[in-house]
Amino acid sequence: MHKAAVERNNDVFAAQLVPVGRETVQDRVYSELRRALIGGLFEPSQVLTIRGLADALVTSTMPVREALGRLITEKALEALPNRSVRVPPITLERIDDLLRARILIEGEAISLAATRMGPRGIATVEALLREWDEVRALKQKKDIDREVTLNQSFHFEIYRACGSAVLIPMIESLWLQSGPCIRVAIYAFSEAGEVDTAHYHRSIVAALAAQNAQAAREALVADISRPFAFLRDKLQSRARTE
Amino acid sequence: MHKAAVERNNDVFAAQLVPVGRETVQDRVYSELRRALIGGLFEPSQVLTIRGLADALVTSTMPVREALGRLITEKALEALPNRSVRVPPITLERIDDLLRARILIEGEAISLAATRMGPRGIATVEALLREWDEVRALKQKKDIDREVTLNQSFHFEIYRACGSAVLIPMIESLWLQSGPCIRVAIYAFSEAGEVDTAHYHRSIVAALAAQNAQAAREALVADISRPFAFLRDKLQSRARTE
DNA sequence: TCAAAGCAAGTGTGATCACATATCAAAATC
DNA sequence: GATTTTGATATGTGATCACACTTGCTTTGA
Repeated sequence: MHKAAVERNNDVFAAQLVPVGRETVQDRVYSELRRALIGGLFEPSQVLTIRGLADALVTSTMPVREALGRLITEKALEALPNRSVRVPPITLERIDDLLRARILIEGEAISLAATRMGPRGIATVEALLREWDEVRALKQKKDIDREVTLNQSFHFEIYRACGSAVLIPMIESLWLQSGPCIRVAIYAFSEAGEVDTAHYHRSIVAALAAQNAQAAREALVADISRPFAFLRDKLQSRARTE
Repeated sequence: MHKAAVERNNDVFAAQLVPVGRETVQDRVYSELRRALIGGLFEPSQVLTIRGLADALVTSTMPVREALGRLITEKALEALPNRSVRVPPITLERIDDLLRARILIEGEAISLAATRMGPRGIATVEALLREWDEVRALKQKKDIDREVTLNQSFHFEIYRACGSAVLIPMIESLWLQSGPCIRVAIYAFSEAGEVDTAHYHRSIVAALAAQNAQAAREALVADISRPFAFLRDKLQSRARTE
């Protein structure tokens, strides 16, 4: 490295313990948008503009347009023929389609994980379960964002154990696509008095601890089907009344 | 629309029959790179540079960098910590990983297609089969590119019938990822005197015509497993001799 | 009063520039 | 002679500009 370059910008803040692979603005924007999408912070059918997001994220348009392009290829966003981009709208077909894909792929992932997850992995997800209980214990205010995050950590901690560098990105893409739908479902749960999600998660952990792949898959399918089924009913009844 | 704008660039070539949704340079570059990747025109581990591709495709760096970013999110390319990008290298684990995912997802897709593909769809894929035979009939020169393209058309014509807007992009992503591997396998076939691929394809069509989902799935699995198994053996024997 | 033309603000796309970093070979130092 | 330093070139990243297209509102004319 040039000595001049070192002197010019070797400020202590940038010189962290990561010698290579620094974080670019583009990556930051991409992660930010991903989090927002998975967390359901955007409404379905909401239109996003490059300059608007750039202002909100305090950068130029460059990193935003690249991040949007990437999200479009993942089907997390949708490019309209006008060249404007929006969050994909919810339809009955799309809900069923997404659920089927998630059952197929996440089911396979958890089957693999059931045989490959060691005691350490089990302990980790059990810790997440306890943390969940703590959050729910002080349920004075429903901290939906926190629950969404914990749910995500729980699932991906398991999927990570399947050891597939191909399946996991696909699951991430599926979560990205179902994020906006799920958010709607969660609000619906809040209105309708929700069933205990933790119960399903405990079944999953029990099956994993017993290395019972089939039971783990069935418990997982029940867990991810529930919000979809709820959302499906809601959409159908809305369609009937209109 | 501004009259001035109309006068300035309403040239007859641009004014095609597509009123909206014109093709951008970025889309062209992206498709071009996709084709090259699926066709296996890039070597595994090959490093790609933005400016190099921009020169080759006769544009500026702008469209190329966006296309590369999209391909990286699809795992069709790989971002090194140096921020340079390359075609992912082939490893034994990756081959098995890709094959498992393809069996899972393409198997599901063809199962759905078996019940939903009408006589018209069957006729289309049969036509592709005949075209394939014609190409193979004049086998004086092995037109590998043509065969790769026909193979791709055959498979995706079937998958399209499954009617899933979620599964099909995932399959495209899988093909993108296995493209470079497959190319290696095809060359290996050429060296070793290949088995007749058309035979497997005929089994698939027969099963589809009979609406036998299970048989279709099995025939498909045999079809896509073959090059992977071949490549796997090749890699293993190479590892042993080293 | 209503519809068509015109205009202005907003938006996506592509090109170019500036800069920090990466890479690699030549030169200098031990 | 081996290792380090130094410099030149190449490359990715982010910002900005120019331009074409879209959109919505205003103005104009029947």
